Amino acid sequence: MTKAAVTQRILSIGEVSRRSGLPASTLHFYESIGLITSTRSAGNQRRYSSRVLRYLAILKVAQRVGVPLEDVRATLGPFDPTVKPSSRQWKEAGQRWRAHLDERISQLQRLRDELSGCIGCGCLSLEDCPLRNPNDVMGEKGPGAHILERP
Amino acid sequence: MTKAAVTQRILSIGEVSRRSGLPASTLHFYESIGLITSTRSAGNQRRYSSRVLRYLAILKVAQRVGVPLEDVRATLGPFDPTVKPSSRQWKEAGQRWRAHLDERISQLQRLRDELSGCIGCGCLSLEDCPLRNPNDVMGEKGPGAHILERP
DNA sequence: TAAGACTCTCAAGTTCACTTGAGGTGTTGT
DNA sequence: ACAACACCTCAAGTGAACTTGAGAGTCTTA
Repeated sequence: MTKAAVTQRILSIGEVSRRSGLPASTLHFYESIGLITSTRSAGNQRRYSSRVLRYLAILKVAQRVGVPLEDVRATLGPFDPTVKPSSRQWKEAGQRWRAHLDERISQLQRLRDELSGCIGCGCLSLEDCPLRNPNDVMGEKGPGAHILERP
Repeated sequence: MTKAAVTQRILSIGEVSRRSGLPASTLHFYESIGLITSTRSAGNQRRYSSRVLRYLAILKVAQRVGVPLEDVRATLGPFDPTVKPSSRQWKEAGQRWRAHLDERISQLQRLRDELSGCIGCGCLSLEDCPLRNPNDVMGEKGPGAHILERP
């Protein structure tokens, strides 16, 4: 058996579903929005290159990073079974996503610190929290109650 | 001027909107799902206790932590301008959200590490990545392409 | 060759968190 | 008093990411 015969195994939607962990309906959906492609059997059933599994894995990474599908398509282009994403392309995407991720992580860490401080002093429930400009003192104008809010 | 007169200032929806940074339509929406409440002026316009600003601030924190509105309501109860959340209640919510936050942060960190490794080796684009069980070697059965997938 | 498993196409439904719009009323400043 | 602006309700729309269902056709395997 040739290498190609194995690396390029042809998969039914059920197999892709099982191996990717995504329901067939999701694969239909992804195809409908042009994210993945398939060829068809004589009887019009979808046939996938096994390469799609890698693509779906990348997709899942992106989603966990919070990257919307639209951005994935913009970054990687729609899946094409005949073209494997270039190393450069993947590196770029990965780096962008990583930046995205770093940003999110530090946002959340900032938030956690603020939250911890506030749990400590109960500032959100007490009128006289030292970390707040309590409303009684707040001016009549300008936005208030924003202490925890910078995104 | 009494203290109550200041801490319990009555606000129009426009003021709440300006000071909370949320559009009036969102305040309508929050009210429609029972998350906040208001009294009405003689002419049926909403009048808010300034306390609502704090509640909305908590809400925003929760959202940034990824807590859905439904859970906020479940945790804090719907906003009641006559009752301020008890210190204990806020502490509990805060702790729960903090745990949630910690969990998410470490998830994302794990993901970042995986991603970094993969960017380094280009494993998602190369057939022979040392971090993957490449498909050519993978068995015929069992899910594949899951290396990066544990949530 | 036939039962049973698998897959197909549409269309419509779901959840979350809002936003938009139309048509009408209330409030405030001069 | 009246313009200008703020608000009201209710219905429908948005968008992301899917899921569900009906009804029909395809593939596999004993």
